[in-house]
Amino acid sequence: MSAPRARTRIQAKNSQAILDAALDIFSQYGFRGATLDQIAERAGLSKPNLLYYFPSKEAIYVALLAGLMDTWLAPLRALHHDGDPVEEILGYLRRKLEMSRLYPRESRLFANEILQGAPQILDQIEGDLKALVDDKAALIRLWIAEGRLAPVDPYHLVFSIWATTQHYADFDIQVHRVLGQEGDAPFAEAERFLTHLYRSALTPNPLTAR
Amino acid sequence: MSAPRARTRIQAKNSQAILDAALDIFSQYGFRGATLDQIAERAGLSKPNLLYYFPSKEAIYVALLAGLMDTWLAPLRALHHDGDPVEEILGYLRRKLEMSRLYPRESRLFANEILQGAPQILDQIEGDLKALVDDKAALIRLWIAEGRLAPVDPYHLVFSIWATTQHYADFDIQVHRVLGQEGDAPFAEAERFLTHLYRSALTPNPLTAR
DNA sequence: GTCTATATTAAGATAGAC
DNA sequence: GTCTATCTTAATATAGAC
Repeated sequence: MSAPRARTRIQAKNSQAILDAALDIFSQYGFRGATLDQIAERAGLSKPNLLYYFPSKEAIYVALLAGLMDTWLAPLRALHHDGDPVEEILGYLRRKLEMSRLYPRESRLFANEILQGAPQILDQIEGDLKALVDDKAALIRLWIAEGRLAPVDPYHLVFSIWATTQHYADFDIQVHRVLGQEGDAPFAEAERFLTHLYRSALTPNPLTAR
Repeated sequence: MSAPRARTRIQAKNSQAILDAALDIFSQYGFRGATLDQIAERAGLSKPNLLYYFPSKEAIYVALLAGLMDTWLAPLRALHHDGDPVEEILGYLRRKLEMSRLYPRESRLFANEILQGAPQILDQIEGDLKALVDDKAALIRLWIAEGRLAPVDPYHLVFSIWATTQHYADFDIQVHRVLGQEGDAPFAEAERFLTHLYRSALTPNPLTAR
């Protein structure tokens, strides 16, 4: 996500234009399906000029992925022990949904990378990502043990939040066509539905749930 | 999904081998990222021989997609008015999850096609798929009006079922690495979690819900 | 920093022998 | 039906002038 060695203003500008164009293309076609021609054209540069800023196609792709995981996990990192557990998780849900709304290309880039076998980020999945999920799963189990959260599998809870929120970025074409809506309209409805879904399932005592 | 003009036994066998190999490759890399070399090698045929059975790369891809939509929508088609609404939807959920378990490649093929802008299946999404979802959404609204289902947005309910179930096929690498599990182990847990999730949210009267 | 020209390899597809 | 050889185009990448 960060442009390399952007010493001068023109370097920063062009590197950024390349990364922005590359995000468009890689997120749609994946690493192998994308071409430098497409990226160069989208960036408004010639192909050799593009390769003046990055040594190779893979270097552009790696640069995009470099910052992605941290950004992507920020909403989960912000899940804290303080506050009401149900509201904490609903807050996480909203932050993740907001990521899909604001950064759909990053979501699709991630989806494409996973679909292709995660060749570039498998280490981070087994490392940082797993460690973070393990950590938050322990917190969720604590909340459950305290009786402040309904007893659910914390890992599958997280998976389901990933799935439902990223769906609105990754499958946006399908969502828009089925609903007959355009733009961000689905997100407001999605937030209402998902809030109900998780509040119902996570509120500990059904007899006092509303 | 069906092999074209399989008159003789050897034609049927080779066409099937090609489609099976193509499903492996296309589902991982998408249409553009896949190569005929890969498919031919996986199928155990030479590249020209492969093109004896199918006229082009696109023809193989289209053949794979041809039957996919029907298969993919079968679980939703089987959602009927009879029986308890909550259990009907949970049944749909289980069928869809079973599709992810048994046909993960088909799920990823679909995901790749959507990510790339659905060039081949946009018509079916706006046609058959939208019509079916509209139809089932009406049924769900009827159940809600009858007070037999909690008031939820039927479209986003369907989206969330798609998202949560397909996640276990499309992101299986991530699921397996985070859980430290292999094979079908995650599916049993996922079914338990998702059943709780949707039963909680869909059961109409919270005061009698368990 | 940017361009034209080009080297090199990969990929889709075809020709024609067997 | 299957093979080797090959055509053609596209794609990554580099050379070298400006």
